[in-house]
Amino acid sequence: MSRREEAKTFNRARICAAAEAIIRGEGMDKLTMRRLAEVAGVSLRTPYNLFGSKTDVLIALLDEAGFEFAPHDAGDIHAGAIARLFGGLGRIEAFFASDEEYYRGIYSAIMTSDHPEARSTSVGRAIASTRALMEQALAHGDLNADTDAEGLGRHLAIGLLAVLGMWGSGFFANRESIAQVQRAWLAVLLQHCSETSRPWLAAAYDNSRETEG
Amino acid sequence: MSRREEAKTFNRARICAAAEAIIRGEGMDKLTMRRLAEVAGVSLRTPYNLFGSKTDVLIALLDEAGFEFAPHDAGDIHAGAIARLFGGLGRIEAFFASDEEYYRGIYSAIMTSDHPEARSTSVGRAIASTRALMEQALAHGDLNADTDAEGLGRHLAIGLLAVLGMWGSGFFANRESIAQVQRAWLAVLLQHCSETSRPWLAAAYDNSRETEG
DNA sequence: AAAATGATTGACACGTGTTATAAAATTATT
DNA sequence: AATAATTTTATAACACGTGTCAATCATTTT
Repeated sequence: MSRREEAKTFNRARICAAAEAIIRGEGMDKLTMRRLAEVAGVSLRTPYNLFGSKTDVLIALLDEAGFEFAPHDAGDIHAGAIARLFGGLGRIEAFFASDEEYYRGIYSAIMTSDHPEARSTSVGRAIASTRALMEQALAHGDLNADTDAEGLGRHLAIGLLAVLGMWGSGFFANRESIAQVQRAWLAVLLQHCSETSRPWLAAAYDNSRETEG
Repeated sequence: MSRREEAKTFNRARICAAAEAIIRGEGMDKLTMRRLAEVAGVSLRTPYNLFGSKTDVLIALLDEAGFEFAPHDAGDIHAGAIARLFGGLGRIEAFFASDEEYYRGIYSAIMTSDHPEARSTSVGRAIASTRALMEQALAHGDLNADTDAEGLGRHLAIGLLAVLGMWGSGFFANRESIAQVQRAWLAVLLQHCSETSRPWLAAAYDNSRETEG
């Protein structure tokens, strides 16, 4: 990496650190581009050069923290696809729960920004992930043979993203939102599962009903 | 009504009409408070006096068009509560479908605004409505006796609002969004229905699976 | 070392939602 | 009719995200 790229990387890191410090110390509504530049010790234009927009800075914050929308690589690789689906959901829950107020502010700001490409990439990744899992589950015999795995995966992803959007609005806690997704996912999967996976799903549904609300 | 109130009502109507004309004729992004005041023939301050904020103007537009978030009063009053639940969903679909681009712009602007009270009232009304329907369904024997009608109603309302929020983002068509809600609702209801309502729900689920996507 | 390249800076500007202030107009009250 | 109360108007201003553009600085290439 050339020294120019090193300097850019360093500045990027400084800006991310400053953004995090402002959000944590002064609140999301104090995170303005002018204040960000001031705290980062950089000119007002530099965050635009390095990130593109305020929304892109926030996306970088989430990326840097290790957030991944695609849950397909979570959990034991030897576990079944359905188990990994819920494992990924648990990973999302744990991530947001590790600092709920902080991440909620960031997530909400990204989702309510007028940069639709941010949402569009989230949607695409989530759909690809759940679709792949459902195709694996179908191939492995965990779903009825006549299941439309692509349509089912799409349905699951939209359900997840939709509820996460509501979580960002602040009316529901992280735990409640995840329970909502779990319940909806389990109910739909129960309509398509094979007999091998039905007992686990049915038991999980009864459990999720109590966790929710 | 005093003459003062009459004048206010008249001005409110003028402002709403101007807002609709701007959105329809020039697009949502041309709806600025300055342009709105200009077209309405009113000062910049007046919309703030009469509505409170730009978001409140948009909410008034939806109200004026007859939009109701509570689906509980839709459909045949003699039909069962579950049928009325889906009747209300159909009413929402028909309302938005009557001018999808127009209403999507308004809905999206309301939901992405930084006035959380707009979302909060939607949430409250929708939950109250679906909860009431589920309590009626339980009392009428359409749900298993051990069903938590309140929790179920809440679950249904959140599912609806969450998907409508995604619809507002513009990635899904109205029809697809409603189909998503239908499928999710049916799947969950199938976990709690009594034997009397199961056949109808099961058939509807199979149907919704094809409509979606 | 000199020239070329690329990033950062600074000062400014635009349009936005919203608010402040004071004057003018309209309505209600006596 | 005169006065008081309230609403609208006009104008300016604020903070915001974002953009322009020349100047400057550091780095890379010759």
